[in-house]
Amino acid sequence: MARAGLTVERLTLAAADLADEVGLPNVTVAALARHFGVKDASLYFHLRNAQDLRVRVALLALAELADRVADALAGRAGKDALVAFANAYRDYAKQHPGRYAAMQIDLDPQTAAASAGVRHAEMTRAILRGYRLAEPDQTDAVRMMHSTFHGFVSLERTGGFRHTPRSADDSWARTLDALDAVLSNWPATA
Amino acid sequence: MARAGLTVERLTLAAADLADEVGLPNVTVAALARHFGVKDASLYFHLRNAQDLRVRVALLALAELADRVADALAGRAGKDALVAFANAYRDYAKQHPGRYAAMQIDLDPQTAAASAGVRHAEMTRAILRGYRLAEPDQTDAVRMMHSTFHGFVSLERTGGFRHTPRSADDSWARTLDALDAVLSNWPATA
DNA sequence: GGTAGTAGCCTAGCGCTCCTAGGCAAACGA
DNA sequence: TCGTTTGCCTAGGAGCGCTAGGCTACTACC
Repeated sequence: MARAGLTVERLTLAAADLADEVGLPNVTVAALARHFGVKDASLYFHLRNAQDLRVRVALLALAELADRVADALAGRAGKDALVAFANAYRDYAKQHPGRYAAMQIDLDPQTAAASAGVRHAEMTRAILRGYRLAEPDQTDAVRMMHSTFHGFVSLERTGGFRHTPRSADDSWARTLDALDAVLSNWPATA
Repeated sequence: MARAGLTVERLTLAAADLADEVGLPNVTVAALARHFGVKDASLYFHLRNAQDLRVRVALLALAELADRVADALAGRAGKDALVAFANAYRDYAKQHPGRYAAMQIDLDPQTAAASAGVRHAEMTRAILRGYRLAEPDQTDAVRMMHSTFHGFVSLERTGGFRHTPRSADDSWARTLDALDAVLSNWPATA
């Protein structure tokens, strides 16, 4: 009986691709086993359980996106950097909906701390250095930025913008203009 | 054999409550049947399938939230209305995480058109009247607003703000300040 | 008030999922 | 060459979604 040569890495990658194709909830241990031509029980030699698999996909996605964002940010600053970050984020989410969905899994604190999420946080703050915001405004701005990106991408994906003819690309560009404007002119505390 | 007196309305309401308790993915036909002390097959007399159940929860949640937002907006305008809308939205999401998750289901166009989502859109545009934005800026602003709210609430719920000590409430208040500022001073098209 | 029709719930059963226990064979190091 | 480990197997239990078909409580109508 020839061995399939399974590894956690190959399983995670295949699961991520499968998630992009059929959606994260349809990434089952059984489907993944079928893809490799083995029995589902065999995968439990490499994975703790189905949730473990999804968390691994999330960590893979976080790392991939962090790499893309890092590339996009190279040599840029100010609004230029903001737009590059935002587009890298949105493009990744569009190209990899399953991976993106996995990224929204609530990781336990120590897993999160060891993930590429830390790099995301650093890069986000790096962008804000161009806008010269002091704490706690900087943290608030990071959260608003992330909220806007994630919210826009999520709503776009679940069809929230379909009711109006205006193109999502155009609204995205203007939203980034608005975000740049408010970061440049952050309101004073009331 | 006494009848349980099931109706689609009772099932939907119980499913919504169950979703808030144990999370939307754990709202199964079987669990709902147990709650009413009947067999799971019996529910298929009232429901087409499991997805149908979740869509009904989504429609219920949209209607409930629209009612709350309408109450919150009564007699308010400008930033006052913006903050009232935002807080009604966030409070609902916090009190009803399962219902809120259901709201993110991608409804088919005609279901969406017949849902309370239409009222949401109207109320959002009503708020923006206070900021005097012409099309297509108004649509872009609606989308940015909704993105910010949804993004913030989602990230807060999946633990995205846990890594920094700054309280989410404070960031929320400042994010609304920023949103009000940028709506009041919407950037001109480049 | 009897009865036909329908509404409401049932049992039985299939296929899928996740996961455990225990077995056997291929690959590898001594 | 011969254990030992690694990798995949079979078998099986429990939960879930859903269908087919049956029985019973209620309702409406004559």
